[in-house]
Amino acid sequence: MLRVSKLTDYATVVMTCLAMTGAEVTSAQQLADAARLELPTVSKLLKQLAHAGLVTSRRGVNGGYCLARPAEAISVADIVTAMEGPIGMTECSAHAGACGHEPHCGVRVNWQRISQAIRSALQGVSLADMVATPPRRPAGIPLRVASH
Amino acid sequence: MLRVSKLTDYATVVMTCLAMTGAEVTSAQQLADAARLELPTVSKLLKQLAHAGLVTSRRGVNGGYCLARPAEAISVADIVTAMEGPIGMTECSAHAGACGHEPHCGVRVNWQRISQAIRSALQGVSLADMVATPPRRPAGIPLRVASH
DNA sequence: TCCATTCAGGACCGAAATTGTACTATTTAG
DNA sequence: CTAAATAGTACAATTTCGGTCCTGAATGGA
Repeated sequence: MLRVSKLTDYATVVMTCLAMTGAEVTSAQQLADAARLELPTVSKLLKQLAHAGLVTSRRGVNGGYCLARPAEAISVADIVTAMEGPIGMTECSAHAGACGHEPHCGVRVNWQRISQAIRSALQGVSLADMVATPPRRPAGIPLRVASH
Repeated sequence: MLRVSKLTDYATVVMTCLAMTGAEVTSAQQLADAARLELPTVSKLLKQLAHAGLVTSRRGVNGGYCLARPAEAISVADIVTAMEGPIGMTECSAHAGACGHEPHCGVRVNWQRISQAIRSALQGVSLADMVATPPRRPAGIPLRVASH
């Protein structure tokens, strides 16, 4: 179905919550409540996000997480990459030499191009856009693909 | 890693082979040889493609498959949809009501927008583009996302 | 008519990834 | 020193994916 994993989906929700609370640190428990998810799940994905440098953590009492950068500077592509690794539609789009068919594979170049297009689409949406979440928004998020 | 399944990947290769052989019917065995894949695998995905109406089949001696439409009229999106179902990055992008978080989920609308962008990117590449497979192509396949 | 060829439609199994949870260690504020 | 909270790791259950095989139906030729 060509979809991101649930954990990635949850990550966007949690990051959105984090972006909305302002700059103060927020504990995993509070985020779990806000996102209506289980604490262990939220905890798990926050660790991954911290490891990728998208959030910073503070341990100890009154610890928690906050965005490492302004919401405008974090894209959906960043979140997806943090949770799932490099974005590539096929194995050979991300890691060359893993396929064995490459020498006589005419579609490889095109998949790389497609992957790049999708990467661009994901980079074009920032966390700030996600927070805005307009019922209807006139200008729209810049997500149109160039017509041809 | 946000990728299509191997079977989908194989499907694009087989479809490309089919587009290159011209209009005569080609047996699954010939396609398997051309794509360097196992016959059962090729057979399986061709059935799916036939079911989706992308290829037509002829049974019996000298039977085989051929494209149901000109290569220009078949997009990568068609192939992905045939193999994996509707393109949606999250569960709620494809089927509403399956999530339970929808009432208080601010990111849903944005995921739908992102999914649409990816759908467009995949629709922008036809099988004819895949066949062209240029070592380097000046104009390039129309895959740029509108800058903003 | 009979037979070889080739697709149609399932059924099946093993491998791998995903999900969700749990447990222990480490850090920090008071 | 203690309670709060993250870091890191491990694990079982579930689901999906990849690949194979088998039986049935259609087609063309001997």
